[in-house]
Amino acid sequence: MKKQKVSDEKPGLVRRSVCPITNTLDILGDKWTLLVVRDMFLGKKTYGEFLASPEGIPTNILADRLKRLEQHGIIDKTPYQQSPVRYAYQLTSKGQQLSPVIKEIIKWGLENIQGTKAAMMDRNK
Amino acid sequence: MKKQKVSDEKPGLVRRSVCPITNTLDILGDKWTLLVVRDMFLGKKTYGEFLASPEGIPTNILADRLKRLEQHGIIDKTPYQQSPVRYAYQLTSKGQQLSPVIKEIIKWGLENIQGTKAAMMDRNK
DNA sequence: CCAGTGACTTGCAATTTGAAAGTTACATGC
DNA sequence: GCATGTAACTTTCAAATTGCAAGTCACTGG
Repeated sequence: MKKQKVSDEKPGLVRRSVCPITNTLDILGDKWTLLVVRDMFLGKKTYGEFLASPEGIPTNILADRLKRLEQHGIIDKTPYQQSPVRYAYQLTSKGQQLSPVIKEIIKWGLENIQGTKAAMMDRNK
Repeated sequence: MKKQKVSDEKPGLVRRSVCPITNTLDILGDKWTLLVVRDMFLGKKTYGEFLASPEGIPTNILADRLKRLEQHGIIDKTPYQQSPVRYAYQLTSKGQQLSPVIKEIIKWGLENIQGTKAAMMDRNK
C-alpha cells in the first residue's frame, strides 16, 4: 500500500506498484498520449501534423506529451532540415511494440462503442 | 433484462472524433480506471477490495470510476447481502472483452518497463 | 450504549488541463 | 526594407480534476 521509490533508478520517480499495467498507465494513461502514438502509426511525423488531427490537441499538451514520450524512449526527434530547423518525430522500436495494444483498443472500440469507425485508421486516406 | 442502448446521441456526450481509440480513451483513458478493471479480472468484487490494492486509489476517485464504468456498461453492481446492504461489482461481457487489451498492455509493460513483474497478476495471491 | 465495518460523500488545497496569445527563427512577396 | 506567413513551440491564467483527510450512514456484535 506504500508508494516506493525505485532504489537505483531516476531520482524523483515514484512507482505506484510493480504491476506492468500500472507502470504503463503512468506513461500512457491519459486522453492524449496514445492519440499521438496513433498518429505516428498513421505516418504523421511533425508537430503541425499532430495538431491537425480531428481531436484538436492543445499546443501546450502536445509539446508536453512529445517531451514525455521522448523521455520514455517511445519516440525520438531529429531535425529533417536546417534554416529554419524543422523536426520529425518517429517511433522507436519500443514505440512500435505498442502496435498490438493499439490494435486491441481499436477492436474493442469498434465492437463496443457505437458511432466509431475504422475508416480513419486507413493510412492512405 | 438490462436496459437497451438508445440510438439517439446522449445529450451531454461530446465526441472528439469517430476514432475508436479516441472514444475508448474517453472512457478508460486515465491512471485509475483500468486498474479497477484489472482488479475485477483478478476476482476482486467489492469497494473495499479495490481500495486494498497496492496503488492506493483515493476513495472519491474509486467511487467516481465505479460509477462511470457502470454508466458505460462495462461493470454492473448488485447487492450481495441486505441489512446492511453490501454490493458486489462484476464485469459485463463488454467489460470482459477488455481482456485482450489488458493482456497486450501487460505484455508491453513487462517487456519495456524495467522493474515490472507478472507475479501480481496471478489470481491466487 | 459504544466501537467497528463497509461503502461511500464532502471539503478543500494542489495539480493538471486547455483556450488563447505570445515568441523565435527563418522564407517569401512586394 | 518591410509586411506577411509558417513551423514549432512557450507562456498565461481560469477552469476542471485529483487526492488527502475527515465525515456520514446503516447497520452488527459485544
